[in-house]
Amino acid sequence: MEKFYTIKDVAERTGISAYTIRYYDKEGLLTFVKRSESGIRLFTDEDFEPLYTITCLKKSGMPLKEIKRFMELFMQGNETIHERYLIFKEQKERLQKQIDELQEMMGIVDYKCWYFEEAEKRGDIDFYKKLPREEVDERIWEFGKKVNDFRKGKTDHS
Amino acid sequence: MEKFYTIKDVAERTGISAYTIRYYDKEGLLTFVKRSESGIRLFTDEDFEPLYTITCLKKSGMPLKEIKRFMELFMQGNETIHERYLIFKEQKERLQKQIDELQEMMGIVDYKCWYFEEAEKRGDIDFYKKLPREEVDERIWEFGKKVNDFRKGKTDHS
DNA sequence: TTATATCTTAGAGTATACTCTAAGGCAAGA
DNA sequence: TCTTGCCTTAGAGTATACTCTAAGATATAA
Repeated sequence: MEKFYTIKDVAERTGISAYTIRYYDKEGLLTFVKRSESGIRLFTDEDFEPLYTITCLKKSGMPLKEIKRFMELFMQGNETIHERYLIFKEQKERLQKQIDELQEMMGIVDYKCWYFEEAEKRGDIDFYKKLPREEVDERIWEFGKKVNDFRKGKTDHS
Repeated sequence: MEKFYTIKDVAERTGISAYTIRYYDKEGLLTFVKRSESGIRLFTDEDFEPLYTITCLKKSGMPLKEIKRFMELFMQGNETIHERYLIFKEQKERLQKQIDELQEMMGIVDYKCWYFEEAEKRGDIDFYKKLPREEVDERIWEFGKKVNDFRKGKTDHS
């Protein structure tokens, strides 16, 4: 005898609200979910794998439309293995680009933290402008260079 | 004599559309921009630094409302150095969390790529179910464990 | 002077992803 | 039987961040 989970059970376990689960279903992401005679969603243990895959794809920044496409292929079985592979391969590349960008931003935010600490110590936001050139920290020149590249349109807006 | 840039110049150089620049201005992010007598925005070379900071904060995932708050403090000068430092320090932590999560997703997407390659070779999406227990790759058990934790509600939904 | 180009504003429209409400069905316990 | 509490649906509302349109002002070149 198979065990079924209600939408509320699934919501509690997964942290996805019941509203959101219904919304995903409406959008065609949950085609694998069975229904009772009276139309109630009957989630099984096996359903947690595609649900987990959906949350992972979402966390990796994939829009719902593309996740829907993936779930359609998932329902079609063995013939779609290659296409599903390509989806993950592409997602891997997009994810890497996202990570690279966030890491670059981390560098800048980290610099800003240092800069404001210095400015606070000296009580002046423009402290470096009053220092002799050779006493100005390297990081300030580097940031200035980035701003300059941005001003000149050298920054990549792809 | 000071050189001024029009909104169009700035749009071309920074990759931010003129529409978006006006929108940011309307939202109170560009309080530092001067205007001509007839109301035309006159961007200067110095304006590119806060503009660059805005794009960095945006890329690091900060909502416009908070960027607005930061720009208000920026306009107030030296008294707000400490508060601005705190904003960057907090943003640094949020950014790290984001990077960590994306890196975790990278692990899963990478696993999925491997899995679909295997499934394609064998022409069966459920290939591992037909293998003897000791021949099933370690990564498949690991993924199964994650799905199981997700099903049991052990996954962190913070 | 007139045409073209660029600027301005307010405000409407779009996309994404929820988030909730309203109206109603169904099943189990008091 | 009736109330409670779950489920269903369609559809409206929200938040964020643009994106664009329309109407009109201003500046420059022919």
